[in-house]
Amino acid sequence: MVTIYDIAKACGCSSATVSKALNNYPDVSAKTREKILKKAKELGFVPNLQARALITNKTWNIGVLFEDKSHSGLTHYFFSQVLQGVKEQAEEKGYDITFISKNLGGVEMTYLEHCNRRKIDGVVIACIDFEDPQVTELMESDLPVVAIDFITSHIGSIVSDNVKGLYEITKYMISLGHKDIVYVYGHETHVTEERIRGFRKALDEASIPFSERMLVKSKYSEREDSEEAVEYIIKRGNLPTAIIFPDDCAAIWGIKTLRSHGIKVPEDISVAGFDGVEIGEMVYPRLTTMRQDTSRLGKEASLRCIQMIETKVHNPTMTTIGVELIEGGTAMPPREKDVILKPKKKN
Amino acid sequence: MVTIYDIAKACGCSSATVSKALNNYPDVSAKTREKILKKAKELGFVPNLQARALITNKTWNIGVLFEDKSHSGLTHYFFSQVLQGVKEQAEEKGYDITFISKNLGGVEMTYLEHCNRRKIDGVVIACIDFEDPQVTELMESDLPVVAIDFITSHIGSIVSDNVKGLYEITKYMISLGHKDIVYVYGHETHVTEERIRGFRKALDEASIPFSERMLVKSKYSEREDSEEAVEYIIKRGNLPTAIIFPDDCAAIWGIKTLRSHGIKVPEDISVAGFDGVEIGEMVYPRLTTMRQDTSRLGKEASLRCIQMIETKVHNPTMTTIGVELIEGGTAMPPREKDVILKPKKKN
DNA sequence: TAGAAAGTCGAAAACGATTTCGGAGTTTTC
DNA sequence: GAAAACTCCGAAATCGTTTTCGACTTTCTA
Repeated sequence: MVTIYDIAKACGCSSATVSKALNNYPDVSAKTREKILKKAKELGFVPNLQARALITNKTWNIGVLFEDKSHSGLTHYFFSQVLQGVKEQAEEKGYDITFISKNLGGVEMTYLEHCNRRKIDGVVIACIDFEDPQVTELMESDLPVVAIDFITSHIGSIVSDNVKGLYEITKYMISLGHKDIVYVYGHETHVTEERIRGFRKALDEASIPFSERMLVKSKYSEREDSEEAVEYIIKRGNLPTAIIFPDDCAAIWGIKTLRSHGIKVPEDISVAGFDGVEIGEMVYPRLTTMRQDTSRLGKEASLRCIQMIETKVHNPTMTTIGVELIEGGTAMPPREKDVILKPKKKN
Repeated sequence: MVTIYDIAKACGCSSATVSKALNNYPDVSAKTREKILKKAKELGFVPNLQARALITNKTWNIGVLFEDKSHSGLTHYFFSQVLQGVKEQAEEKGYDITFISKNLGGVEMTYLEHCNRRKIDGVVIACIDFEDPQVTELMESDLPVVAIDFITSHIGSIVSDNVKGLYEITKYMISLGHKDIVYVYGHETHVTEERIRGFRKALDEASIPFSERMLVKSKYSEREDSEEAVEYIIKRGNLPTAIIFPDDCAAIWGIKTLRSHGIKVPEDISVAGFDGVEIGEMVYPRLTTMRQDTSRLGKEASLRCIQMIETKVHNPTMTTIGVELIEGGTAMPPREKDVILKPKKKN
């Protein structure tokens, strides 16, 4: 491997000058700079980032932290899109990304320790249990940290407009004529709180009384949990006319479960998801859902993290990314349950 | 950040001894070793991998190379599962993974150059255009390289049993009574060749004459291309009774296109995919397909790469991973087209 | 034309580890 | 009781960069 010393020797100058020429320092004459650059290319010089990092204390690496306990991390549709965004933006700015884990080669270590070993410049967190003390440790460290869909006082946050998201989709359901709507919520996190706020806001505006029955707990995005939630809704009787799920996969598994009980979607019951990932488009009929701009979520997080790294100011900030209703085919006006409307026809 | 010098000072010994104690060298007494380890933990020492890498020439980093031009890399269902496998196995062995790209911070560079900058220990390649001269350059370099679903004479290969895959699924279609089967193939790569071999083998065994009409070209995994292929099949007339697609997504988009023309699946035409990703299970009815053990594909690639790194012998090897038929609901016996069977009923 | 200012360059220290080799001290061997 | 063998440790070189600071040239200014 060719080093700056090789170039120095070939050019008859010192390694210091080579380094300066390569890094556009002003105190090297145009002539020598040119000679050095030419020689560097000629010899196929590639700078050694390890050596550079050692002295500059910057690795050009940003860490990505996400839940991988379920072994589904990267295959998690929402996350993989976010990650794609993070990666693209990081690359554009010259950073590589590294996955942060708790265990490396059989050695237990905290997330922070992993970052310190690799001298990660900053971290993007997504889809993770923010209650984990190790995550807290990381967020409270000196590292620049940006979280997606989580808000706290001392790091950057990029969030989807969850209040609006659930508000809009609920309003949409109401506009179709639904009054008996259930929101199946996932982890009890900030996101869930926001969504429930949006849900209730829409109900309030339509003067539909809220009841605890309208909220059903499930876990996030796991097939079995979604199925369980639906089973529960069916078992307790008195079916709602619409169900909103916390994510598209949950909605799809939910629909499958409903159908397996002979309940037709959307004829008997309307369903909506949340996320707007591609799978929603693959099922029939196309899933009604709220699209989150996942790629932008990732890109903004990446960008924000890099800003924090480069400006060295770590003030907490929050960026909200808009959401968009996708009118698919899994929601329609509810059946006229009783003959209430018949008298009207008599007129 | 605390260094080995800090530990040395605190223990009244030299940095050399600290290093040795930390790395289990034999020439340090149990007593001092213990003292050093204790102090290291007490001070919260975390080794600096950059510094270590500089001298040992090993970064504990493996690179992952995949196509990201289409901006769909990480969200590509098949790949994300493979990547998950690569990552898990790498982590278990103490390696981090880094995505290799052609462009970093607006600076064009070859894949190999990216690897050299980061001093990547080895590379796993998947889902990529193996014709790319940059990929060739990488494969011909001194780096340990393992490819998934590609075979060449000088690197490690992990491949699914594609011959068997298409053989089995074709045989299955034949066993249902299909004779007029189309295989929609993707990129003309090694994988495609193998699959076509399997396809023809099944036909031969059943004495079904092969015709060029049975092969229809499409691109790999892009929605529009799959739709186009189906449109073509419809337009040219004389529909086959079964279509096998090169991957599950293509199959799902294909089914959507067929249905949009009023063709029922599986009643009018049977369909099968390939890959066995989760989406196949989400659609109705469940997609008939061949499951590839994606996670294992990734894990084996990772493991093989690490072996090459650690043993320093880069002999080309090939590992084949089995596939498994999933009988879904998108394939059934073909309609009895004409009244050929009626005479039988007379009996 | 002398002195100041600007422009170039290089020696050397630093970053944080690993590893070689030899020396000092201790124990074993004959 | 001396030589040989073994234990334990540290000085110093090394990996490939960056960066400071002083020195030397050249150009500018009055």
